[in-house]
Amino acid sequence: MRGGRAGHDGGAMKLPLPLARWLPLSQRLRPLSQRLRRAARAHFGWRRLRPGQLGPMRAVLRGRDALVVLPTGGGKSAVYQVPAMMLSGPTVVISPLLALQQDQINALNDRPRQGGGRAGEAGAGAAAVRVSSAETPGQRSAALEAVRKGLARFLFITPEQLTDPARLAEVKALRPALVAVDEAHCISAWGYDFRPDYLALGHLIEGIGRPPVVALTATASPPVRDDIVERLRLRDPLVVVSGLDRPNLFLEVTHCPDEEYRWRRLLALLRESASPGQSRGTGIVYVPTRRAAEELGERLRAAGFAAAAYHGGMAAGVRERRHEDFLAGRVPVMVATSAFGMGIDKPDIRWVAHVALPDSPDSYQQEIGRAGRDGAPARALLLWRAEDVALQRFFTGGAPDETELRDLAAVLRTGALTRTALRERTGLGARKLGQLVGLLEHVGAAATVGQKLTAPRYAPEPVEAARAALAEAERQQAVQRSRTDMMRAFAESRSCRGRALLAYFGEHLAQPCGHCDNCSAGRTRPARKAERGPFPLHSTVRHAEWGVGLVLAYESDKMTVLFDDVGYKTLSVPVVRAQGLLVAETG
DNA sequence: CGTCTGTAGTTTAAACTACAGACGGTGCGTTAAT
Repeated sequence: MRGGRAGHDGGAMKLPLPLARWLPLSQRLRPLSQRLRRAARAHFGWRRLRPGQLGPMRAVLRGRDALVVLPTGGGKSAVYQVPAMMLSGPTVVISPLLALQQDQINALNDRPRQGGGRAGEAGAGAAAVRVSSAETPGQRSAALEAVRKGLARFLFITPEQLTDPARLAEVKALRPALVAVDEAHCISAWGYDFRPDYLALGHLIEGIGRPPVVALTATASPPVRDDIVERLRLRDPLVVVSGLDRPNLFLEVTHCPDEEYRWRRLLALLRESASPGQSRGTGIVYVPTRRAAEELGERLRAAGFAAAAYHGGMAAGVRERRHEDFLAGRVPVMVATSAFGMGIDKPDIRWVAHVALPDSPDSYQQEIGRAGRDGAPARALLLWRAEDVALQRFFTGGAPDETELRDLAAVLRTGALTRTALRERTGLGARKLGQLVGLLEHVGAAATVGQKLTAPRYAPEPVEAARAALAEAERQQAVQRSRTDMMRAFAESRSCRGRALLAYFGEHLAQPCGHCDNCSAGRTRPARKAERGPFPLHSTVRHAEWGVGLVLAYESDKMTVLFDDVGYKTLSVPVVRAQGLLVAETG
């Protein structure tokens, strides 16, 4: 990580005592935890804070960055909201979806005033505003003005907004005291090809004055965490991972030889959940395509279920209405693509079914995590076919064109150009250009200067840049393919699924989870000493061909290693021992 | 990479096979036409 914490504390030329700005003097006399609990109660009515919340709250108040992995419903928002109430400057919340922002803004603004809000407590309560394409220019100015005057404490914004230099300067002028990056896994999931501005977030946050940053997500495997830390340029962040195991969530997997079998298994699940006492069986069916969402929704309605479809191709108004119908319980069964997810704030979802193989355990954990947030029993049923893998292979995409990379690298060396100008010069589409630029940035052949792109002074020659960028793209795709491989391995596993899922996230469960089909069938048993294998968990090893990797798990006679260059690999422990495939990497 | 759809070509003429080509997820923002 660049510069350690020096940039933050050392950048104190203008602010000899940074803490003094973030914490009014009167608040610095009591222990932090006590003041945090007091603020949580006074402003939000929350009676207690969990360790997974308190630790990062204390960190950000002391000026340290934090990365928080907490399950949906685990009180992630509190991690930035409570400290925000104690800081003397506003908090900028970077959040990916406008609908999600609106929900959070409403929640903050509708909140009944707690504790009377004593005068002199750094302005008004927790009012939140936002700046986005949904506001008129007048509304945007008014929102910024409200923050400037201290009438609003939270400013919600997207990464895309911050790429406008004028907007960036306006936000910087507000002198934010904290930046919260919500749904931070989007950096990794979307940054590379879908919403490239996510990759520039570290740079953009520096542009608004670089206060402490807290990144929040419900799921983050080790490479995703690394991505978040690197891309946000977090400095020695406190990393807190908790609650990945969900004991009230029963994990089941069924291999389906054909579509008809899959349909019958889904019907069986719906009939069981619709039985009395099952909260009318509210659930989500995840499908891989928009068309499947429409067709399966229709088929379920024909079979007598109150089902609706949801996907990204529907009109915004329809999506909004269906979302509300689901939250209100008017539509108990939602058949959806991955578009239906973030921001579903419904505690009593009783089941999540996958009529597909998700692209990764990351997505799977995120999607099943929406069930059973109330703590009552819930089911996660994966109905998969080997044919499902093909679609994920397609979504992973192919290798970029080396010639296009080389030509783009050459154009960048001619001077600074806007993206629009680059598209005209190269004939590339916006998405493809963003993808190629991202790769060239990664290999040092492109850099952002203001709103323009150019080649840095010591950029590699175009031929070399294209070669390196292509290698990086292939590395990313290999990692993504390996995630799909791990998802399939999870589906085919005959041992404890809870343990397998946690191991993927780098967590070790000593006992079988006790809440999966394999545990119920008595197929799992506690890990034996022998399974600990030749290298300690989370130690670094080297493979002659695959390079450096992290030991994630031992399971019966297999071990899982996460390699930087090729992603997740499962190896046979006896073979590793006999042939010396791995050596411990020191330093 | 697999599935679906349309079309051409076959063969006891209304249905069959073979094959080519399209399609497949996630959302910010902006803009032009009503």
